[in-house]
Amino acid sequence: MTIIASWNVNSIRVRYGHVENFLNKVDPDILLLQEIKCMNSEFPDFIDQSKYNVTINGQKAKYGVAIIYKKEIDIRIIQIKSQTLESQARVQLIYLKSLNLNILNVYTPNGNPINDPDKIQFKLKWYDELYNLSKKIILSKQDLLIGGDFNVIENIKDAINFQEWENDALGNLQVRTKFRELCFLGLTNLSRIFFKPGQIFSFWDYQRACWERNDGILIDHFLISPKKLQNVKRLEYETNFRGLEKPSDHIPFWLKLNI
Amino acid sequence: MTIIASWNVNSIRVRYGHVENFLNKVDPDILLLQEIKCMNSEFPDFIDQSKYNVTINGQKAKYGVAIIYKKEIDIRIIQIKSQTLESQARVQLIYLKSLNLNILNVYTPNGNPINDPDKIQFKLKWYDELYNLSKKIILSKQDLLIGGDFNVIENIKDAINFQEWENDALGNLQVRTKFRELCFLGLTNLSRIFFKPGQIFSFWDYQRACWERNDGILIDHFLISPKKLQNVKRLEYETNFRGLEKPSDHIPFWLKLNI
DNA sequence: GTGGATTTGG
DNA sequence: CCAAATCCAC
Repeated sequence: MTIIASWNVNSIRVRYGHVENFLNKVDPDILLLQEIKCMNSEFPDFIDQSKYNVTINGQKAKYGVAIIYKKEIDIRIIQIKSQTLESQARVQLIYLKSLNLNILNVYTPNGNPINDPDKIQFKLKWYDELYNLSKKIILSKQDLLIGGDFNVIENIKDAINFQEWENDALGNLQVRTKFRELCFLGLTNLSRIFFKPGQIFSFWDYQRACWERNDGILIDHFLISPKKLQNVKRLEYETNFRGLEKPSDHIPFWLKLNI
Repeated sequence: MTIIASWNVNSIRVRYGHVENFLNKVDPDILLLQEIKCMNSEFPDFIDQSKYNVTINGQKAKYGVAIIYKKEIDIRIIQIKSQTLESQARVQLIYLKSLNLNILNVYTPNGNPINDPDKIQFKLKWYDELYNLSKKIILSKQDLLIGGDFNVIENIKDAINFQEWENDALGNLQVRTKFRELCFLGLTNLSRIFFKPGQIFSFWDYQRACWERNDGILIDHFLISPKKLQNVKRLEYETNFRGLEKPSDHIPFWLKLNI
């Protein structure tokens, strides 16, 4: 049994206590973190060293991803050779020997404001590069799990009122198409298997009392390749974490594999 | 018996917990606060309303003074008619009916950087106006206590190494002379009665590990008029408060009157 | 609304 | 070093 989790924490320095609680509660084997918002050297020292290791791709102030994984897991960090994907600290690729599985931890560019052509162009280009990288892995007959914050509202039901997002970089049709193209490589979006449309959200904006009004969106996902899909026995979104003191605007979520 | 205390808290919104602890420990009848750093409307609601009242002279972000006093004390707030003293929220004058005593709560301008003529000139002018106000009270045969942060190192022994302060607005000779002229109105500096030179400090800079190296200065005082001097039985500086978590850079201090 | 960087004041 | 403001991104 293996539990793999993901969480956009919106600053690990502010949220490490919540992450500690999540680790204790869910006991994941692997936790993908996004938006750690710090440099590698600033990553707080909260992890139980006897239990977990961590690999960090951080940068100053913005973005930043990290993977916390149990000590007994043998991982290989794979270098990503893409100017676009490496220009900001938004991706990590690891290979798990024990599961024979590649895992991509992603924090997709937001792309707003939509009227800034640089922003949306970078997002589209970034999705293209993620597509190319994923394609290469899949064509080489390897298994792949992509987890993280995709900053896209793929399905109309992934928002209370989708019309409000049509003119936003998260609901933009070009972006949604890029995400769908990524899935069409043969990756299954697990939220589509385990929940019915509109059943869950993963993000509630801090503004406009979105949490109190349950005005959320679903933008955090796991995408998995066919051979491993059959091993997925469970998927949970931990909605409670949005109601904590000083919460992240995203909630953690996790899957369980029977391997 | 009456206890009157004073404390430059360096933000009441950050320090109200410490102030609460101080009130519980010392149980003063009156507490003069300086550098509350907020508007009246932002003053936190931490005071036990059944025990204390508060009068606030605040402003946005900088300076600001307040007086917390026991409910049974009858005070009159006296309007200060001085352009200079009222241009920034640095002074409060109250009259205590029960003790027949005027109390001035002061947060003197810092005056640095010393090479900015506006800053030091304002400080000197401000001291002149404080002198005039105090003189008026004293000449009218009323008793006066001035308490607070005078931002002056009057005595060479009030710093570990006074030479380091000679070129600073706190050790500047003109400023020291202004403070001495204020005392020469007939006010006794209680720290000179209860402690020997160099025995106590009231401020340790956050910078350069001043607290850890005990590199402090004495700049917070009570000045009292002759008739009330005979009633002062005790003076204490609460040095421990500098060692708390998230301390103010100043410590609280208090006097005890046998009336 | 929240977090980070930067600037200003001390 | 610390606190507040302003600005920026999301």
